[in-house]
Amino acid sequence: MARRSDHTREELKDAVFKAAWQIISEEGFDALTARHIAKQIGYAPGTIYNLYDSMDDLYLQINAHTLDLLNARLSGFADNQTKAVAAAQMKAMAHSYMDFARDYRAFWLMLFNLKVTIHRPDAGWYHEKVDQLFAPLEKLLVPFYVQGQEKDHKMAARILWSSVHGLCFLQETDKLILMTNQSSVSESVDYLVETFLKGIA
Amino acid sequence: MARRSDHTREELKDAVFKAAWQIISEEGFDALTARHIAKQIGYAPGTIYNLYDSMDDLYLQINAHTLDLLNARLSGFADNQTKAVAAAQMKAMAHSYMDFARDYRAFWLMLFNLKVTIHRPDAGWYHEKVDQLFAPLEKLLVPFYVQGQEKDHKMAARILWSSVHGLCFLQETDKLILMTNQSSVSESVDYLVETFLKGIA
DNA sequence: GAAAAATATTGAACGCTGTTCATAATGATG
DNA sequence: CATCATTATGAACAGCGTTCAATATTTTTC
Repeated sequence: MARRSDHTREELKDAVFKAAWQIISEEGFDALTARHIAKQIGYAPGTIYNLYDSMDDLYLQINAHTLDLLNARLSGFADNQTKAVAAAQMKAMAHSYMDFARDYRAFWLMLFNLKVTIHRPDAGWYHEKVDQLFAPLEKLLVPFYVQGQEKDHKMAARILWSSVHGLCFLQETDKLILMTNQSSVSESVDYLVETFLKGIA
Repeated sequence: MARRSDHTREELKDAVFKAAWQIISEEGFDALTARHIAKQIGYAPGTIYNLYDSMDDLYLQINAHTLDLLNARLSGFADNQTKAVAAAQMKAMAHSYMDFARDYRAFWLMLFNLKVTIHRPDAGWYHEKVDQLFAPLEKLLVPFYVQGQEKDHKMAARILWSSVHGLCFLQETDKLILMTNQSSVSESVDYLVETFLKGIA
């Protein structure tokens, strides 16, 4: 039996998390099993359940961390600019999202995996993280809306965000063969942002 | 042992399909298991594997049928109209898609379920069905593009389709809390279509 | 220091999954 | 009736998440 004074409870919980992250990273989400994690950290499967309520609970923690990484990447685009600069920033942001999807493919896919259920009464903090996703885009959209258009402004941020995600998701999961040889996804994203912004103005 | 002359091989295959469809319809995708289907049709689990290569194969057939239903619903919108009429038709089409997602929720979700893999060398026919999805929208977009813009025209259809789907998917799966109390998804879809078309013109 | 209480870890066990395949039942043919 | 091909079977395999009585370890009490 593993010695329990080798580490605090939190250290062990973190070890489980890190092992899980590594497994997903190297072998994909399907390879993430309780027994696999246990083997990796040299503990019995049951130990994981002393630290996490369930595998779903662990999934949620991993998604939370992924959202933190994504939020970090999407923030830092210069706001309070002219429309032209803001438009360029939005394109850059969209590409940044696509890059993230590639860099953290398995984790990004997990965010939208239906098996990973987040319908938990105590997961308000999770939805707050999700809400943060819109803030950077909302800031960039400021020059396109005047006072009294707050509702449209907010809606536009969510629509444009969802649209870029929709393109990215269908492409990356091969659910739709979206693009012909002639046009790439990044071209499409640019066209989407351009057209949408032109439609606002 | 079930009598094999009660039905042809095709009839039995269809019975499996219908049982699967009913299970998904009534109990959701997670309830769809080989043993469950077998019980429903009064056969042993192994029988299913005489008719379908694997459960994944069955999933693919079900998705194919869902795509047929979806394609049927998205076709029939009047094309060759003025821009204004075409725009209205596009909104109607988008709402039609949203309605379909609600009416066939479990099946529609299956289309985008990552567990249901379609990376099969022999599934060209499947991707053809997927490609058909764009045709109706492409027709409606005809008045917005002149000769020589075929590439943009094709791209626009895919972008708008993906965007509407993105909105619909994130909303329906509760992955994003997209909408505030003040605005609904249908409102957003209308705004998306309007703005995008305005951006083209 | 010894005994008792509290805590952490274990791993077999449960019920489930998709899938396989030797065996048995059935239908068709000669 | 006997032979043969086809079809149906269901136990078996390896895996899954999860539970929980039993065991090992640490802490507290006396």
